Amino acid sequence: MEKSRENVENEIIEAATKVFIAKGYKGATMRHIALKADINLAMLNYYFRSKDNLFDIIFERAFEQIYGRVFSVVTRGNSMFDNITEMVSEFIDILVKNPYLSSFIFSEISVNPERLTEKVFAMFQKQIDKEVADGIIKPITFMELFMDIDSLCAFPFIAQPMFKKVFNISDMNFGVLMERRKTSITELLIAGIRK
Amino acid sequence: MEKSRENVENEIIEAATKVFIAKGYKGATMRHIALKADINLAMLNYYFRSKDNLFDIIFERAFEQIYGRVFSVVTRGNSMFDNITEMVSEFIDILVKNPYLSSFIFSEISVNPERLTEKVFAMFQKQIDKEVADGIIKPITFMELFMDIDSLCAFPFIAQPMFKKVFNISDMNFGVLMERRKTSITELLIAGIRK
DNA sequence: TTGCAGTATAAACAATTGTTTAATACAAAG
DNA sequence: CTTTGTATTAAACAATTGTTTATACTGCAA
Repeated sequence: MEKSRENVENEIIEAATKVFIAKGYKGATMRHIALKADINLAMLNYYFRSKDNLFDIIFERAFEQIYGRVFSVVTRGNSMFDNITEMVSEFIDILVKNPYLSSFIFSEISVNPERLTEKVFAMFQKQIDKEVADGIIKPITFMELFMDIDSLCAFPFIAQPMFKKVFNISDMNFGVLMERRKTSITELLIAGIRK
Repeated sequence: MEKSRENVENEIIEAATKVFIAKGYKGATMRHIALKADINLAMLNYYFRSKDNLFDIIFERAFEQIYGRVFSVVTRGNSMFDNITEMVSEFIDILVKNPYLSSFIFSEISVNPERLTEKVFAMFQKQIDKEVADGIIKPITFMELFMDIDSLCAFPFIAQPMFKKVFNISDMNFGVLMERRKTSITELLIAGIRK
């Protein structure tokens, strides 16, 4: 029965994604995932062999969900201004929809750097090489620009719980705040380049 | 013997800090900490009652190590330019010396937001209230500025393993890179304000 | 129907976890 | 020396963990 198998696998991945992102690799338990997926514990190993293997799949997806998209924008627009504007917008859109993605990714990388597989970071290299080879941008400039964009877009979500508490922001308002911040971040970046 | 007791406590804290920062709360084990402190396992509970309690102490120290200092700078200089320059410099100095502090703090907060105790964030409130009451700065402006500074200074360290791999940076060079980045970050922030 | 392969379940397993206990060492005070 | 309170130890404890096993169910082909 092909259909039911696929359903089970999807339900496991869906549940595992939620639990892993909320609790981290060490904090998540197979029993918690099984419960959330409404499935027998042994099925997790039956379909995905091991916790580690299951996690790798979820981690890779999470990583791709952010960095797989953001860079596809780089050369889409006409001016540098357009490109940056679109990149920031896309970046924040993704994170508003998945507010804990960044935190999850960097927490896990920090505790276990080996998660950064070749396959995962090949995603970057391809894009960087393309930009640089085309002479569009210098390597160092690209790194600096990327650091700035990534910092300004992703960090507020990583420090989200702190900002919420310190500045008394509700869950709902945080999304609005970041939406509004798209323009201020873009302006900041442009002003920096023009310098 | 008063002196020896204090020594043991310090050695435990020192070891626990290293292990917790490297592995996170869930990833760290009492046996690992005991081994690193070269001390009997039971001593950990004897001196610090529980893993949770020991962690709280280390976490609070880590938090204070960053945010306890950074804000003391805000009104030290003469111009806004001076203040920002000093804040960025201080911020990055701390993180160059303790490259994994930010990652540790925000990972743990994200998985367990209750770690943000009243005491911990009172640190902020006091400073913010002071600035705002003095009419030096508007609340919203302060938040935006703080987000920018914190993002640009802290995030590169959080994403450190990724940046190192993607841009082929050695351990040593990363410190140099961030040192050099002090000026570009400051310039970016100033350019944004002048807009 | 029978047999078979894939799927599902409950139970068990061994390892690791934080914590406690019972016994001992030791130094200072009486 | 004896007593007393603190410090230290090795061992045990109970709970939780990822994983496996032995068994049963299910739907389809022969």
